[in-house]
Amino acid sequence: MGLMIRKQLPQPDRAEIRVEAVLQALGEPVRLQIVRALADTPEGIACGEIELQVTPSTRAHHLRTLREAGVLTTHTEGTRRISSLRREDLDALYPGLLTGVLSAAQ
Amino acid sequence: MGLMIRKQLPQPDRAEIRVEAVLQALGEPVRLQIVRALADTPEGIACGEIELQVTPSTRAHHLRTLREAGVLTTHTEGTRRISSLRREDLDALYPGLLTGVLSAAQ
DNA sequence: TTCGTAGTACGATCTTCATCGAACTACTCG
DNA sequence: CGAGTAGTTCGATGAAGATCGTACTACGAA
Repeated sequence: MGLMIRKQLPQPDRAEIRVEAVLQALGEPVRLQIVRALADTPEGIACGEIELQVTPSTRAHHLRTLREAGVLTTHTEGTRRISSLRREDLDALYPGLLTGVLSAAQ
Repeated sequence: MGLMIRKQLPQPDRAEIRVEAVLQALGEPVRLQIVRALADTPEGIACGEIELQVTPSTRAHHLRTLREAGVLTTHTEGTRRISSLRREDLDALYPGLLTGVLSAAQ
């Protein structure tokens, strides 16, 4: 077992986040499912552990979309990539949005 | 001047509104612009009076999308169609969502 | 009824994007 | 090192959708 290197994947600064991109990212069923899963696990979750009906490459595509929109942050932990919601940033930018979305009946 | 007939255009019941449809509807720049305009005029506004850089037919397309998603309601007033935000329904379903979206810097 | 206005519906076009398989990178373990 | 695992990237494909012009409907005014 070696030293665990944690590296954060590129993502927009809080000031660069655009509401259109966030809404568009959240408006896709698979991505909304990912967001809901992340909301349930504040400590973060590995890509492959989220239950989804899509292939790994589609998974990666959606995670990238969410990351580039500023919805989630991802860091590496060995070979795994742990993602978690950018709740603080989103709440600061759009207070109530995330709560409202997550309160929706599934 | 004859009798003014007010007829409401078909729209989903509150229980039929799906959050994915709402988010997807809000995630398009022109439609978000429409929603912002509606938020500024609670009494409702006619389609043609919203300042947009698109043709009438594109306007109609976006208004239909927003109506079918449950974001706005439209009724006729003579030849004009007045639209307004379904704020009560949206606040009840997703408390905070609309506020959060509208609080975003433009 | 005829004209003008507000807005919609339809069909076409062009772009965006969700999806996948295959090839690839990065890391861990033995 | 080599094998295995986690995940990404690339290119292709097919579907969804944003846009427009044209033709149409509905209503009001003269």
